[in-house]
Amino acid sequence: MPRTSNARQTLIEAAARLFQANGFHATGLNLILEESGAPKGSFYHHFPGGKDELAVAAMTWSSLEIERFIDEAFTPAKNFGAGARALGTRLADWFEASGFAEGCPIASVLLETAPGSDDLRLQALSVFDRWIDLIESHARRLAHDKPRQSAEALMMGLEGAWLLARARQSRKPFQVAVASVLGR
Amino acid sequence: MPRTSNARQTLIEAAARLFQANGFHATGLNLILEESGAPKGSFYHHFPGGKDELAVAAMTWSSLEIERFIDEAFTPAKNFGAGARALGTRLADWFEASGFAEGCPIASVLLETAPGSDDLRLQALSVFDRWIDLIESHARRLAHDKPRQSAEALMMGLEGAWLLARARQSRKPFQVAVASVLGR
DNA sequence: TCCATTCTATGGTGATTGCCATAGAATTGA
DNA sequence: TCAATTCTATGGCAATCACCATAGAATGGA
Repeated sequence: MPRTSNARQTLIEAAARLFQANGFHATGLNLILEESGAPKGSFYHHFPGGKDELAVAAMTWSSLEIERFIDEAFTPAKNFGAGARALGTRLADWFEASGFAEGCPIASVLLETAPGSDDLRLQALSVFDRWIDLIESHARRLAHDKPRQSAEALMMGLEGAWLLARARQSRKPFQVAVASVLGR
Repeated sequence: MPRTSNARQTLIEAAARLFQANGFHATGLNLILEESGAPKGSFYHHFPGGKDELAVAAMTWSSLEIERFIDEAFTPAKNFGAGARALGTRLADWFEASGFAEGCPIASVLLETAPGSDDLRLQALSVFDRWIDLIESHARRLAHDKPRQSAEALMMGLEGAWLLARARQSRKPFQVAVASVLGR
């Protein structure tokens, strides 16, 4: 058994937070290392693929938290609308807790991927699909009609809300987006 | 009357395209200068504020095209739904014409603004509000109910669709988002 | 014609970028 | 005990970053 290392996880969490707040390319490796406290050599041991591999790991880790939000919002819900509203509130809370600073961890990386370098784009796609699948399964369990379209629509609405919320430094767009998806 | 210069406009258009495709920080100034053909000194003459000032100008210029899309979609429409569908199709056409490469010109810059440097964020907010106001005015003209909420919801849905469309390299998300905003 | 203004053009600045080579420390299984 | 493996730690690499100083060319009004 290899020695358990917290350096890897510390790097991932620091990178995830910085990418959300400042973007992928705007976040220098030195800043990530400084915030995580990990030495430079340790980074390239854990991530021989360099910054891109770290970004993929950060997206995966961030996605776990969002998936938890989805489950926590929909599991106790009596219907799809209640779950969607709870999810919107949860995301707004998370966003507000960051000082209206941290955008979607996937979008912030996806929009900085040059066409042709597909690794990061495919990881973003994989995470998006996972979220949609998860919401869809809850919609089916709650006997909501058109579960697939509803899941995709909710996800797109919340992503747009996150964008507008960051521009406005406000949590209100999340409510508007959810209300719209639910058909007023 | 000063000599009319096309260097400034050429710089703006090159920057707008590159920011959409690769992101703000990933696009080096040298690449913008190379693609626009403008010399370095010419750039700092037209944009003494540097790269940020160029980004603001690029966002303004890109916004004009989107505003034109909105007007062209809604003006001949018989109702809000027809206008929204036309706008979704127009954006999907534009996105597909870029080889599924160019994201929203505002989002790609907004997500790379560090909290505290407010110039770019405020410009993004201004553009978003302009789009929403424009859609809202069309909604009022077409006697659509809840014009403000509908305009915001359409805008957020389309932004989320643009994100998912870039991940999937597909134009379908635009249709799904519009259908959802229109309440099926 | 002459000056003022506007724009082009070149060269290079310090700082930061992501990345890697090397070596030592820590922990493992045998 | 003793290699083998895993991880930490340091220093520095070439390349690129955004930015600026300076000077010449082109155009304007007088």
